[in-house]
Amino acid sequence: MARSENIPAPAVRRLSLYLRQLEVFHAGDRRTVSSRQLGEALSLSDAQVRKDLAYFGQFGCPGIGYRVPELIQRLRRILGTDKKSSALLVGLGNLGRALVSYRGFTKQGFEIVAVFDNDTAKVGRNVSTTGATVRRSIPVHPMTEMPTVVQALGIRLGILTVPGADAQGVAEQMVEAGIRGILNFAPVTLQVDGEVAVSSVDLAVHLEQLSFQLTGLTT
Amino acid sequence: MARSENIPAPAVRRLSLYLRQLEVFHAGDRRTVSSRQLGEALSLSDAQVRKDLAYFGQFGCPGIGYRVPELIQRLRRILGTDKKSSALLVGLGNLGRALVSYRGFTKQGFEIVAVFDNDTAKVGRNVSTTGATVRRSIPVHPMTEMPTVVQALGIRLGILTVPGADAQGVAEQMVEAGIRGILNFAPVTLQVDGEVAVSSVDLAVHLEQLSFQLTGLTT
DNA sequence: TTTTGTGAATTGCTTCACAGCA
DNA sequence: TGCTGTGAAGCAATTCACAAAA
Repeated sequence: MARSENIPAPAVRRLSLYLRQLEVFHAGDRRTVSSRQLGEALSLSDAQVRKDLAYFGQFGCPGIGYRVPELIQRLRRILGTDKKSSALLVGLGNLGRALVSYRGFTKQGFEIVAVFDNDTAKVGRNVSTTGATVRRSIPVHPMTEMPTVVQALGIRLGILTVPGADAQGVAEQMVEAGIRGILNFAPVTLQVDGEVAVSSVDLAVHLEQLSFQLTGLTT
Repeated sequence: MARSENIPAPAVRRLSLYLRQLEVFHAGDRRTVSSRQLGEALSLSDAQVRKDLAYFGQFGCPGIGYRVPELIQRLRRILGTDKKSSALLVGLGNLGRALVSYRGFTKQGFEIVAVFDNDTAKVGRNVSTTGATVRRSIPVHPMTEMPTVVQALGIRLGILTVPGADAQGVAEQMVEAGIRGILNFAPVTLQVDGEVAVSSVDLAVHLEQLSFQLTGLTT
């Protein structure tokens, strides 16, 4: 039993972890891996691994385990990272600049092809990726050009790195312009239409989580 | 019934969201707020809000709601962000530099007081925060000095922004040096002793999560 | 034998619904 | 009346345990 609909969100999150760990095994020339071994590397139970993978199909061979290269391909396909896709970034502050130069995006099949900011001093200039492999130059657009650029380049993903106070408004502009998924770094709970996917990287929450655990264990 | 032990992890995560939203209400001079209103602003049910808060004590007044300034103070206390604490950062790449200049840390009561890197070209120099309010200069230490600096400054939290391949090793050095909590930005599942708290900001997982949702809804 | 895939049991989280207080 | 705090119910996720496949 597999296919669609009632897949737990935590299972999808873990799929990314499986994929990454499989890539590590693959780099070490491992041909197959068992649910036990995969789980051990990620501090998960073997049953968890099997159940998660089973939501998406039958990938393993009893007695053998999972074939590493094959499972990598299948997971990439499921996650949609087998094809490249374009992204834009709004908000060229410290964090925005760091993310533009971040090689991880390219590795996951995402390429930042346009940057937007409302600061006239930044608009019109270019930012360049300092990635190890390719050095590209990306134009900084004014916010007003977003709909045009999104349409022209077929962009679906937006990275939001503006101050918290501006985030909700900018998110609405992004949705309006045709963006279908938002990676939000602003410390705000965005309210958007259900059709649009939002994933928030919330540093404040992470810090307070840690702080809570620290105060719990020490005097 | 309140106090300790069996508090769901999701409830602790949401505590941070409540605190932040309360601060927004406070900035708008709101005196009290109901579980319904608080939940609405965060897309959560009123029951969820009440149950979460009840894990930590009795904060509300029937018929009135929660007193905003009071609840803010209480939550800060619970999360341990009522006192300032020191942090170190390891790995002065693009992301590391951006985080050193990030004002959000200070706002949460954390201050980065030392930076470490294994690149001899960076060691010995200083990095400066470009925060709006205060401009500080922070020394870049070689990795070998970590135990000494941690002891001398009483640092408990470490921010890890090194490449994935180095992350596990550096995490072990941090724990060895006396760090009790790690905010990990490397795309790796860290294996550390259970006494040490780890919170991972995993961009790859966020991106793939979004990618999965996008491929699910569009052709 | 080893290891998968999966129903059944269990654990954990969220929602419901209402007694009790302001 | 309006709203909290909380047991009970309901739902979701994880773990168990075993039949079947290599």
